[in-house]
Amino acid sequence: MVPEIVVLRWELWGMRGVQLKTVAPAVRPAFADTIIKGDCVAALEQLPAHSIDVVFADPPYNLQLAGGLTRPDQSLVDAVDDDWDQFASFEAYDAFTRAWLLAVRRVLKPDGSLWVIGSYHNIFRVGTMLQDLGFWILNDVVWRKTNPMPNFRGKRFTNAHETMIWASRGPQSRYTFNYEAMKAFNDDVQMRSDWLLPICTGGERLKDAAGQKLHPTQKPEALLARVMLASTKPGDIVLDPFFGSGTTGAVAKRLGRHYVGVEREQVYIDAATARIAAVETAPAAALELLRGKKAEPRVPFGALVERGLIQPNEIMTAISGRHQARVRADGSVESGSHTGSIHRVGALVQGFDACNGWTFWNVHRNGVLTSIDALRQIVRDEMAVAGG
Amino acid sequence: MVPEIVVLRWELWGMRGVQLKTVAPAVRPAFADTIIKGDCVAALEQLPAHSIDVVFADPPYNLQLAGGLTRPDQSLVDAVDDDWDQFASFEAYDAFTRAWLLAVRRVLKPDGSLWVIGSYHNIFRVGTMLQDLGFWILNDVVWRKTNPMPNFRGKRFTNAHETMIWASRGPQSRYTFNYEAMKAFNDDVQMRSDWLLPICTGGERLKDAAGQKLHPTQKPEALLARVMLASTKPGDIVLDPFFGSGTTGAVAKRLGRHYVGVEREQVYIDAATARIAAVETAPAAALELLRGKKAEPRVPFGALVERGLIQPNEIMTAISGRHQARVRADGSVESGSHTGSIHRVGALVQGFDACNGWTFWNVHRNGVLTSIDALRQIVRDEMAVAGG
DNA sequence: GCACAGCATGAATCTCGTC
DNA sequence: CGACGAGATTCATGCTGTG
Repeated sequence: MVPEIVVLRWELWGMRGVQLKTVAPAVRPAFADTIIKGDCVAALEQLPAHSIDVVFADPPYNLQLAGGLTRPDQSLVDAVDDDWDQFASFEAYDAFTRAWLLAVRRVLKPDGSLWVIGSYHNIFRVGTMLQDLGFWILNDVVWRKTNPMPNFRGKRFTNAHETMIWASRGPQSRYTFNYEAMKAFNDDVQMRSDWLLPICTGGERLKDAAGQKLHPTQKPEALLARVMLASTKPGDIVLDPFFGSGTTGAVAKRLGRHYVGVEREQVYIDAATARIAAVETAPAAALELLRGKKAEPRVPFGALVERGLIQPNEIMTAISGRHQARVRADGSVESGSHTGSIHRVGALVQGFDACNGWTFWNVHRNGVLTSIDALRQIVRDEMAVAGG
Repeated sequence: MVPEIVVLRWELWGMRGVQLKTVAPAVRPAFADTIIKGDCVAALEQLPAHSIDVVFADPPYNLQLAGGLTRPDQSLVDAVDDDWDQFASFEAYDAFTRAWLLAVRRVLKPDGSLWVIGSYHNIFRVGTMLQDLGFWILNDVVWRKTNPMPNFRGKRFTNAHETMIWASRGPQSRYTFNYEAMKAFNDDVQMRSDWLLPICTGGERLKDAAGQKLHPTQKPEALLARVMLASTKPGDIVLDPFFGSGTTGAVAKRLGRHYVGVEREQVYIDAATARIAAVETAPAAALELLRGKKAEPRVPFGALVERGLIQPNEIMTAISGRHQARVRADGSVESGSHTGSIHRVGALVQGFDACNGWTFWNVHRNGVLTSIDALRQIVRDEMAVAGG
């Protein structure tokens, strides 16, 4: 699935141009929305490099459960499970972690990101390995449980949280973060690194034929939903290398994302398949993400002058009233000896390195001091009606 | 050595009282309640082996900050750029961590325990090294900050917490944990692994002659108080190998514990000495008054969608029936061309500057128009236990 | 003296597209 | 790849100055 290069012809306010643009294929790859049976590292070799947008991983930390650990060279690790031989156990776990993280790193897109969830038993080793392999940690996010299991023996604090590490492929990656959507979600305050959510119980918890919980560590869908709403866009492909009961797949489908799962146990594959089949994708209108200004079409300041929303020679003022600037016909402005863009002059008159001229400068309209950003919004609204 | 009866007037974190108390003359080693000047590893060689009950360590975080960071108002953030936080590589940081942890391990009593605080920059490496050296992790405790610095560029989640690792010297250690005291402290429910506390500001924050913060990373006394009340007994000796502004010493003295500090900078030693001299030891009765107060938990609108109490694409209406809005999966809403949070869209459709979306919007439930504020109460009740 | 507005600041790995 | 320039972006709290 090679990105396609298309020729875009555009016309905007009487200006025309041609632009080359790469367009991701609308056709989803064959591996999308499938569960691959097998060991994590071996199964991931079936996927093409740089084909995954986001990874969510809930790796095992009990070495007995992990079983069959392999080193990066595929040789089997002789896992020691005696309590006294911690070093050998940790070494085995590190080899296992290194192997699956390398496999995941290969299939992750350069601008993709990765989530790993764990507890104090394993998360420190995972975090260290992530850093050693060149991943760039963006946040550690704490899932605070409303209803954790109490500490029955009264020997420690109630273990009431788990830790997720969110990392990009490297320091230069331009990962996805839906900042505006998260902020709206959180009543117009930035989303914090601590999330309060109940554990997975009740009807959401999958049961086996005997009525017992099917999977020991089934994660709540709300947790995965927040992960995907924060770090993916509709249509993205989310890989879960330890698929288990398929929470990642169910939430991906519900939110209009694609999933790829890797799972060794047929019983989990069967349960997850049935579970995902019963999920309906939310309507497209509900999946639109609130987008910030960065995602809106760029409107140059000159366009406002061109459209007559601001007159050549008109005086703009700062809110404080302390600064003024004169608009010139070409969209540049001058203030005393300073000339340049609205941003540059705004910075110069304040003695700053930078300034957002859109929010700094104002003009009088109907006797009211009006931000030029509000005038820009008029143009943007017109563009939206015209189909952007 | 007859026990003496004294009258104690106490004031502790805003509370006051008077108490009669018998004071038993304590035998303490010569190094108790002193600050050793020098490099951490070298200085610790002066202490006898197995002489310390609990260690609290706040090592350099290795922040790896690149350029400067400005707030939206263009003011410069005063970053931690001190020499002591600079390391050439992860390898160098690991070597440093290994060295001081080994030095600390030598002086720790067999049944002693150790706390280390850090952020995602370093805490994973510290945790891994602890495990590799044979320490036994008891809990990872999350310090949730009520007032963290925001993420100014909107590129990540607000980094709103730091992580403390609490570990015993080994799996067989019989460490101190004051379970009943912690439970009483926490209104008779088990103390959880997530603690909500403000950062150190205001009068508690030490200032230099110029009125600037003396130390870049001074920790709040309330944090240390909870650490010591949980894991030490009166008269215990607490070692802080990165003493800094001396919070550990001040709290140890206030709570009737002894401290040993190691610090390289004379300016910090002087400030900590003066600070600790001004501290009075509190009577036990004062400590019983320490209760975690629970604020009403904040429930963002997105959480209602996340929890399934409101469906994506569902229509909300104003009481008047004049306005409608559609809910999207990310917790944002849209009404015509208006998009944003419940509050913002509520304001926009009415032409107001502000609106409380919780009381403005309603949904139909069992044929009845129901305020979304009522749905919020359902979630709030579930969350009350977790302490906001 | 009090109320209120405005300012200052905190362990931070904090831009992106185009030429 | 680097340089350049447009332009996007903050929450809780405590202190200071003013009326």
